Amino acid sequence: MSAKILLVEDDPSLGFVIKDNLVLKGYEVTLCADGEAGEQAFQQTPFDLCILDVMMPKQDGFSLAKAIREKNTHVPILFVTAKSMLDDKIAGFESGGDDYIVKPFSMEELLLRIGVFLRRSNHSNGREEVFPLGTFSFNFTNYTLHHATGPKTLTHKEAEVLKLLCENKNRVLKREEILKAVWGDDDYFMGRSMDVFISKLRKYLKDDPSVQIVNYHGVGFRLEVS
Amino acid sequence: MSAKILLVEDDPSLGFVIKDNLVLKGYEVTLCADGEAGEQAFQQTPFDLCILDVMMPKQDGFSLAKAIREKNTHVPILFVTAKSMLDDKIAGFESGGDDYIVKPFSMEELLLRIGVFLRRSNHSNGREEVFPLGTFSFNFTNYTLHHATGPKTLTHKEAEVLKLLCENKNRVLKREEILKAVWGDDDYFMGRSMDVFISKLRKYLKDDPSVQIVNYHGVGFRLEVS
DNA sequence: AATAAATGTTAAGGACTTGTTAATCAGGTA
DNA sequence: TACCTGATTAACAAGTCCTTAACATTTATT
Repeated sequence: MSAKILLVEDDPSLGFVIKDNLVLKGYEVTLCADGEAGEQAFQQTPFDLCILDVMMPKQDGFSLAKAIREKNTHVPILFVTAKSMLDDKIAGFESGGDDYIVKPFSMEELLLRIGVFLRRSNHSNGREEVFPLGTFSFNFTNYTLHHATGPKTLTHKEAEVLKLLCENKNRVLKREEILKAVWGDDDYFMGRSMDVFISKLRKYLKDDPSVQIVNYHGVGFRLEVS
Repeated sequence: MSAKILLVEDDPSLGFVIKDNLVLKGYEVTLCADGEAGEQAFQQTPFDLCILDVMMPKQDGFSLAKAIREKNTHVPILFVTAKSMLDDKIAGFESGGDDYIVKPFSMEELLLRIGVFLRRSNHSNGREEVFPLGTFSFNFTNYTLHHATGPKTLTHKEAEVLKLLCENKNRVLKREEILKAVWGDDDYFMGRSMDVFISKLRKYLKDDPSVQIVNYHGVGFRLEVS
């Protein structure tokens, strides 16, 4: 189940950009152009997180926050504020477990904050990525591969490769695809490096013969789970 | 465990009335007659809520609030103010987490505000923010780490980092996430600083091997409690 | 079958990250 | 001023992981 986010931003173009990015990441986003609309939206649906622009016509972000707090004391609020805003005023509002982010900010930065927030408030929204894998279970979030014989912690790259294979279970992945996705580029040595990783993963997975990483000569690999 | 309230009020009769009423409701109240005494009291004991009269001899409520904020950015402050007070000035200080109440007020009204405050500030029903941690118990509100071998008082940053780890127990926190959340930014030196803090926290927690801060090379840390 | 090319596997090398302690710096206080 | 506390920076030790190399094996092509 994806997290519901209320986004209140009066600048239409910025609002759409943010919304699109969040939707792309799997969040359910309601975009409102001003505080009043935001308040109304909040009355109707419960949200897991609110992102409020501080400076808006009609009703600013702080008053909206106050209105939201009257309905719900727990929902985390992330204020979007201009650089010129006084630290003092922000600090005051931040205290309730809320946070703020200063314009201009990168999407990456915003996503990071959202992640921390949602994980904190309600960890059903922490969205661990877990892949079943025969008698194994692969938790990408924690880089762990669980099995009856005990858990094994993978390295970053190992986990990246295995995740890609899991996402394309029973499909042939071209060598080039894996390299582009995990290494970012494709040359001879990276290819050899990848072969080393495939070898390692096979070793980790050897306890369940129904899980196989099969090579397609000259093409790539395929994770087969029978 | 009842909430501790610091009450600073220069009018003795009013002060006693309020105190008695609050004690009756089960709060632990420390009454001080002026700002200086209030500040001293705050240095010695951690409080969950401060009720400050704005107009006082020696040091007014605002300066006291400032002094308190320097020690503790979280504790909610409720200002008691006369009707004649300019809305403006109050609004400036009201900064978000805090609130004010106008003289004369009913006891009922005051109790209502206190209830709202305590519920909001520690988001578990007027309780302090306490995290169980194996045989340890970490009280973020007053920065203490309790253990059979005795309590240890943490510094501000130590507490912030440990809190973040607790909030994300058994989950990998990216270095970047911790840095953004606690340091506000992410560069090489802050990263090294964080490593120093992790090292310190591990030392504090070493008496219980079931509590571990585990490094995920190149990624971040995870607080594991088994 | 012979050869070339691709892949499998293991181990060593080196870049980089992290752990830890101590020195330094900043800022508040007596 | 000197002193204290806490955070940062420095310095070095230790550890981890990715790459590369080296060699074995398999597959494709002739």
